[in-house]
Amino acid sequence: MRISGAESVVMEALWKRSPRSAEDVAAEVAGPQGWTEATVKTLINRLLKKKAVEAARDGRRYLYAPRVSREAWVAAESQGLVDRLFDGRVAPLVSHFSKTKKLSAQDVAELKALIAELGDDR
Amino acid sequence: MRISGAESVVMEALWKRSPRSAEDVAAEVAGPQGWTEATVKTLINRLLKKKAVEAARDGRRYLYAPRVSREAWVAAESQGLVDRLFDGRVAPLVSHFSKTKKLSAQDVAELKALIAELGDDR
DNA sequence: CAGCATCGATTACGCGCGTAATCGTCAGCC
DNA sequence: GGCTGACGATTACGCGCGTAATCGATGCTG
Repeated sequence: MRISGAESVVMEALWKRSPRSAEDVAAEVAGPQGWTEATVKTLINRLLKKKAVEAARDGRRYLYAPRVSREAWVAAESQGLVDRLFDGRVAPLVSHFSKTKKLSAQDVAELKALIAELGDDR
Repeated sequence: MRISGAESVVMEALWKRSPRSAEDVAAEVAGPQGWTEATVKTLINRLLKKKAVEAARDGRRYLYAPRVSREAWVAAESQGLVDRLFDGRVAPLVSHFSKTKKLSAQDVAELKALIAELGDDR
């Protein structure tokens, strides 16, 4: 099941720290997003239905935690984009960013290091 | 206005060749997608409404062409993903792919070349 | 023990999307 | 010139999403 845009905001909060109560999550995300606490509750429930988060009773309330790792989610999303836009190959994506000047100096440095490593261990 | 998933399939066809008739586009995409020609017509009309394509009368019919460049679209989509998933930085994205072994030998070679260039001209 | 406050669950509603059938119009053929 | 067929335009409809109010259960408190 797919995690929608609004839902992913809630997931990010849970990935940062979990398990957490709904109130706690709402306190973190509602304000910045301009949501009410009710909206956050709805999102959490949809994520439960999608099995993307799990709930553990804690006395009166529930504490929520991700069932999907951020790694897995990021992998799926990234792969999807690369497949749809760049025919599944990563280099053209980077090339695209380099052409449009969207690579920071830090990016370039990190990429250099990365590529060096790649040259090494394979 | 955002281009949806199904709509982007139509756009890809138009980016490949344009201007083209609706029938022509449908001939290319309907089959593989399992769509009827009617569906393709609807998608074209939505893209017209969104100003993502333009139509020029050709006698009895219209010929359609993109108004949005594939470059611009790809840029927006890629930037969106990098912002949402990698805090706007490209290196972590590549790092992610390298960790999950999703870099082909060709990717690595191309990345090396790219990075070399980057080292050069800036 | 009865109310009240607090949570999660249920219900709501408009909008875009995926998918398509139907309608209306216009051009060409008999 | 009326009919038929080919187009584009309009309408349809269920589903997920964004956004939220309301309901119902449950535990605290006086």
